[in-house]
Amino acid sequence: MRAAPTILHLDMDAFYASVEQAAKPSLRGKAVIVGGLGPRGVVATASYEARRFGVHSAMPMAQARRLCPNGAYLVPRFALYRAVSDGVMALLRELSPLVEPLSLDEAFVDLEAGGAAFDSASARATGRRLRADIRAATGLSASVGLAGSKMLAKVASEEAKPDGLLLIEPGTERELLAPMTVRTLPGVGPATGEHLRRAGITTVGELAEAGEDELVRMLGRSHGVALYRMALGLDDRAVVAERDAKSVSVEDTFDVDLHDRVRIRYEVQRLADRCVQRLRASGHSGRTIVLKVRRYDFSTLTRSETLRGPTDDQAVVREAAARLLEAVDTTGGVRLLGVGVSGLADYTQEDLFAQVRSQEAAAAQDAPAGEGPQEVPGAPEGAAGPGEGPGGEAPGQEPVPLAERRWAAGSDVRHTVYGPGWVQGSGVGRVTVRFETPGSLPGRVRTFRVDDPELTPSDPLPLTGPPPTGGREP
DNA sequence: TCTGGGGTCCTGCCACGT
DNA sequence: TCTGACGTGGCAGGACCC
Repeated sequence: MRAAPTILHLDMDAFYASVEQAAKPSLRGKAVIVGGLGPRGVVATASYEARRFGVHSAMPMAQARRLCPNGAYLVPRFALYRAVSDGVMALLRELSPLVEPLSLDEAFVDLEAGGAAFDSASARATGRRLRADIRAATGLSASVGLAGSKMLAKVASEEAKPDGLLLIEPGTERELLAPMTVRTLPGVGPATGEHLRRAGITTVGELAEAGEDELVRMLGRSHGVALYRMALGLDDRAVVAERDAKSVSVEDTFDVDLHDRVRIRYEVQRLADRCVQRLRASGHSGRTIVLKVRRYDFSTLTRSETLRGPTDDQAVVREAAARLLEAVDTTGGVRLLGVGVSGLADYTQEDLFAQVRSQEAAAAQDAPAGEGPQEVPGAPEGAAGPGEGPGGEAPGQEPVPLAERRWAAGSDVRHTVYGPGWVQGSGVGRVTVRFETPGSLPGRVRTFRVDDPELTPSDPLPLTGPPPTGGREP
């Protein structure tokens, strides 16, 4: 095992909520909850102020609203979070070429590989400097864990949260881990945790005492061995900078269960198209098409089909997904549909039959309505709750008539007179906007008609930097 | 008004070829 | 010719993570 604690784990604190607080001065110090706002939404991130009310990630939004009725509820703005994340990852890459992003707000860095640290003192200094640099660049706080392995570095950053730094000195690992709950270890979720609890094992120390054979008997070879090693503080996984994607998928949960088979087929087609778009954008093709169905009772099933060669052909994926759907009983209703492609390759093995079918389908689409497989009844609009952008039009889509615009809570807007602001809420033909920017004082609130032509959706403003121009100071 | 979306990895089972 | 062992690939489900 590596002796020096030069693996760094970075964890941005309550990332989405913190970005929103940085972007919206009036929300600083307040309970902010980011997630899906539809009837079936869940919490993606809650600010620390909201966590004091018991709100946490993955909680149903309805429950969060009951616990914290006065919180600010916002839809996620991934483009903004990605931009902030890119800036943070760039700072990490200044430390080492070995940076392994885990998500938008988390990453491992091998400091030794970059010459950024070689012992405890230099690692600690690098960690401190990194936290300061992130704060200067983004205004956000981050927690840093330092240890001799990825697992321990992650445990350390978890312990350091929020806004802290913890270094685990080599030789102290087992002592530190022993009293911690088994859920501390990566790979122990609710099911394994409960399994272990029933066996009388609740702490990492008890896990280590149980011994490898017992854990393998309880949890299977792979999981048992891995868990036993982690309980001893052993983890020799390397920091890996580049990871190839293994699958691409899209899924939608519907606000109300779908019963109509025709509508279900139509939604599967839409999902197949979106999946292919994502697949192509990532420069991949794939061999295995997967259909996912979650039924009214939350039972989930998947059906998959493996093709002779990889494809990124929309018609081929559509057809495979439709075939798979035919084998699924949807009586009773479905709440979620998903389409995915796995077995990814960087190239496409030309599928001549698919091309022919594709051309036939295109020809059929040009034919008079009412014929052929493209017939789609009553094409429903935006019924799939998630992913709705701000009220305005997305690139490449038809402009939305003013009177039908929907203003998502938290989205950025600009008023020709009052300048930049964000949507605080909307309903009964009105939209309430707070006019403030990341660098301003908390701003004033004004209400407009939803079809006010002077109000338009806009891009997020940078969290730091010079104040924007245009618009009167509110 | 209960439970998102996008992933990864593992396990068990079955069919198939050798 | 039949049978069993074994490896492999496909498939489905489950657990977990952020």
